[in-house]
Amino acid sequence: MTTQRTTTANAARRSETSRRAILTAAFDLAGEVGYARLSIEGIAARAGVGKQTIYRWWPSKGAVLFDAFLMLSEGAEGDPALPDTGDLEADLKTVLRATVAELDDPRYDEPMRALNTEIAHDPELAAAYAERLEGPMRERKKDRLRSAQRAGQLAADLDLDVAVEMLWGPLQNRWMLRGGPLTPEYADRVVETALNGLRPRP
Amino acid sequence: MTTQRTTTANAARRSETSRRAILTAAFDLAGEVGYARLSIEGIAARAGVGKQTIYRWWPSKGAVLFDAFLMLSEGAEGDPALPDTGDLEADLKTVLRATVAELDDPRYDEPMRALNTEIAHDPELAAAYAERLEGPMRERKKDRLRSAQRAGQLAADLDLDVAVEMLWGPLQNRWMLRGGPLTPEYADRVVETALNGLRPRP
Amino acid sequence: MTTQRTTTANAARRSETSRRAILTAAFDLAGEVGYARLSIEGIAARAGVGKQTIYRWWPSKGAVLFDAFLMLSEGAEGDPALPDTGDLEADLKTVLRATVAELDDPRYDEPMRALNTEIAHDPELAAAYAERLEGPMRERKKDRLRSAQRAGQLAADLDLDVAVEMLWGPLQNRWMLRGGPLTPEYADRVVETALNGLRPRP
Amino acid sequence: MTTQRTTTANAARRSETSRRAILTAAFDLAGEVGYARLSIEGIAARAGVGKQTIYRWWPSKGAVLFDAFLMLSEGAEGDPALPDTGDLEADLKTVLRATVAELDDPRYDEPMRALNTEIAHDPELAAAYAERLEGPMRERKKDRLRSAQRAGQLAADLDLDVAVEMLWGPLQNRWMLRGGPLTPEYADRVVETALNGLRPRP
DNA sequence: CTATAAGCGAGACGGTACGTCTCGTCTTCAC
DNA sequence: GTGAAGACGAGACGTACCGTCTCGCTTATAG
Repeated sequence: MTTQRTTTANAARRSETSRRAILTAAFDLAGEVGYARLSIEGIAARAGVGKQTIYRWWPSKGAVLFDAFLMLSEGAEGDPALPDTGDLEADLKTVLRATVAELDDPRYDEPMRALNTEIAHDPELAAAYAERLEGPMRERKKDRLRSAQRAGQLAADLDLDVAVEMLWGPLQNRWMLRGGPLTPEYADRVVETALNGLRPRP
Repeated sequence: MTTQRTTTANAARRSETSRRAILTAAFDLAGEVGYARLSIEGIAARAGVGKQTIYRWWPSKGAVLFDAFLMLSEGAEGDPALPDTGDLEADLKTVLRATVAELDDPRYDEPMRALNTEIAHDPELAAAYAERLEGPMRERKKDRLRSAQRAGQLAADLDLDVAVEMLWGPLQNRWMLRGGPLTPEYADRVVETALNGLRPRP
Repeated sequence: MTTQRTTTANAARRSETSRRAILTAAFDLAGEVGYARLSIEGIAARAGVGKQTIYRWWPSKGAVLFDAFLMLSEGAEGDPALPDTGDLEADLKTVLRATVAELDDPRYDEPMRALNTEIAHDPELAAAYAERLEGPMRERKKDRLRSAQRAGQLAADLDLDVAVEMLWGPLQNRWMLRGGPLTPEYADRVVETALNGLRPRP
Repeated sequence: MTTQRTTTANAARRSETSRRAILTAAFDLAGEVGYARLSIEGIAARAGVGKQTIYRWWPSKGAVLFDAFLMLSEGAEGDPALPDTGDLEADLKTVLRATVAELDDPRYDEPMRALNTEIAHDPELAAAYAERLEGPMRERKKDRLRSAQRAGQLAADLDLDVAVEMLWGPLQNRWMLRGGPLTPEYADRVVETALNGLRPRP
């Protein structure tokens, strides 16, 4: 599953207990010691697991972290749709404010930085991320935009991918590079500016 | 200056030769071996310098890399203004296409990833980056937008920081996380969408 | 065994190949580069071994050197008795001349100086030396003296430890501190003087 | 003077204050931190002196230590003769007991170990030691023995150098290699055994 | 209902790099 | 023009992890 190598490893005999312990330890350690000090040795020790058990099933530290996020996201819910009250601007503000809150949460900040760092340096991992985590989330965002588009609230020829990136990109950037205060007000401002565009409206 | 620690180190006696050799080696190695294999030991060896000379003047690998970029940016020019032909959309497309080209340049891709990674995990470095590199660039971008704003081409109440982030954020994100193809066409699309906004124009 | 620390290190899994390579390298390097330039790093490199493998099993450079001598002494023989022809003076001269020759042998001189230096600065090592190397040798010397004592060739109330030290101490001292020429003739002179004493014999 | 290299250094301008500070610091540090941690760097810092001032005047750490002992021995007295009460045995016991006491003194133990170690590994230093420190002391010892020899208390054909080494060698050895308890009683035993010899006296 | 082969915890191994310390040389500046 | 101050290239220190490799133990089919 997920990111394991295609060895002869007999997945049937795999210990589910160890797998969960490893993923939990990886996520927790990323939060506690930060990306730089996150090590396979440390994960194995925390999980009470032999190092080989990690190396057997994951090709890299980043892959472990990725699976840790995957476990969390699957454990959560069935990828629910974004709110759709009919008021696009309000809905987007709600969602972006939630994004801001999550990025601000100390429990998620460091692990997410760690994952993003690994993705930035590992194209394979980036592909897996795009397919398994970012893709589904993006699809839900586009669903909401499509609904608005059908209602005539968005330009008919709008490229939804560009639209999504214009809404979430600024937040992601401020967060990752600490390029400025990441507040709910900022989220509101981004939504308003993106919807209206930079040009004056008549 | 820049990022050195405020120790008792006597900067007056500092070897400029070694400093330049270290920064050049750091930048080059980041490009050659990638972020993960970039080591102080390697930089020192490549620069023909003792490790202590690096540790004496920089607090971290990221600070060296930061100064390497700083040297490059200072060596370049006097921070020239963005093109201003009067046609905002065309000017922005020119500049964003240049940004795409730079991010695509293998000589800069890896070192910039390395620097961005360090920034993401080091708030002090992020502050220095914001002040010394990102700040001046952003100011030039805002200058161009302000000029357009005066000409009535941009909304009078536009938050220029949000505008800048809405234009460059999507590019930065696609690049860093490999979230999609980073093409000149994409740059154009971002400019158009940002200028017009997501909502239909009458 | 020998001088290893009493950590949780699992001696059962210890690599005998590495152990021998380390001890051989330590002894050889001590002879080649001298005590001052003998380094754990160098021993590890020469032995084709990771530094940690040395640090895991020995507490100090001196302990490695000690075990190197131990390996040699055990590899040699079963600690044979000193010659006993019935002529004590001749036998002692034979043995002390052999000692002189050994101390003069360039293959052993430097390593032995290195070991002696470590012993001089490390009481624990000194205790191990006294028990494992010096002790057995001294016992054989005392055996020979005891035999002579029984034959009435030595004073009945002689303190054998003092006797041994009076015979070998002068040699050891001349050698270690280069306090004078260390020749077979000197060995003879020491034996004669020790046997007869400083006082005139009637 | 003493052990300096034969450079063009202008000894006339030499700072006597610095010289004394360095020698004092060297001796004290040898006693405080032990031989292994004794460093030129540390001596310079303790003496409030630039490292170059040490390197300018002494060829090695051992040479500094040697001069420190030289300063002490010269500062002491005019190399007084050993006691000569007419009772050789009693006089020797007195002197050897004093030697034992000195070797036992924690103020001298470590510095002397350090000096002896340097001598053991540096033939030039050993020669200087033999000439400037050990030589004069040995001459006084031989003077006392010669006096006894003239009085018929020692064998007429006695080799005085061998005699000295047989008396002091065992002490030096026990001390340096911690080969056994170094007590006044031991000193007495050595004197008695050396005087009478190992063979039975009629 | 064994036996056998895999996964497992543990951890030793050859390595690389860390950040610190000291070496011995060289340069700058105050006296 | 000496001497303190200390930067420099060099390289060893002892530690932390890397990724690989056994070692016994357990466990879950497959004969």
